[in-house]
Amino acid sequence: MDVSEPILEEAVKIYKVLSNVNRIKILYFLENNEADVSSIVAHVALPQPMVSHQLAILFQYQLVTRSKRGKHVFYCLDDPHILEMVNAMLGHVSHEIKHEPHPGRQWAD
Amino acid sequence: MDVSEPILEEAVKIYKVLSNVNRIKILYFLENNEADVSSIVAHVALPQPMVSHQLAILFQYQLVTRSKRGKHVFYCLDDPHILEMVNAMLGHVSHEIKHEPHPGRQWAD
DNA sequence: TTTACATATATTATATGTCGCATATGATAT
DNA sequence: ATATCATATGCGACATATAATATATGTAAA
Repeated sequence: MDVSEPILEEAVKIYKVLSNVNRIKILYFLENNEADVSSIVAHVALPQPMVSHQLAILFQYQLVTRSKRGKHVFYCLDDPHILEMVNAMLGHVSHEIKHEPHPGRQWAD
Repeated sequence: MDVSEPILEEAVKIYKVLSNVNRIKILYFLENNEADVSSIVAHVALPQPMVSHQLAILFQYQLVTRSKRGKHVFYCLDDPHILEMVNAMLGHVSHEIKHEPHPGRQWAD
């Protein structure tokens, strides 16, 4: 696996993008539908400027594309592969979450 | 895919953990070796308190385990599956990175 | 050309994360 | 007991992220 510095840093940027519940919710909503901002707002139940802001970040990192039609801007998942990875993570976590957050003893030996 | 709120939040926490170059470097070093702090410090070339700090975070989120033997504390990857996901991300990025960061025009239509 | 609507941007406050340095703990050997 | 080595923790400066609110842009219709 290529772990050269620039690639690592780029990966880290994407992880930062994914480190936010609202953004992931938006990505998931876009999994099946292309959608305009209003319907995203309706779905994730967040203030519109917040949604626009998160969409701008998703766009900046090429996780979504957008196209303006009339008054509306439609956003679309640009990177199904990313969502597959998120799926893998969610699957992992839902298994992991059954184990206790951490055993009482600090030190194994 | 189960996208219940607690699971989503847990996934987001792990993404936060992965959002740091130093932590990923440490994880990769542990991919093959179990290692004590000193050798990790030697390998990633960071100040020891920084390494200990990042290790504490990795431990807190169960990405590594640790065991004290004598004066040394050995860390071990607890979650090879996570590293598979990181591999997938790195692979993704190294493809993606060939495309330009973003086309000039803001709006597709 | 005003008006209304959809979306984006700016502003501010607050929280969270990072990193370096100093210091504390804990174990071993002398 | 004390010195030494390995590791962890605490703290402060700084940067970055989040969230709420206000305001601006751009488009279309009246």
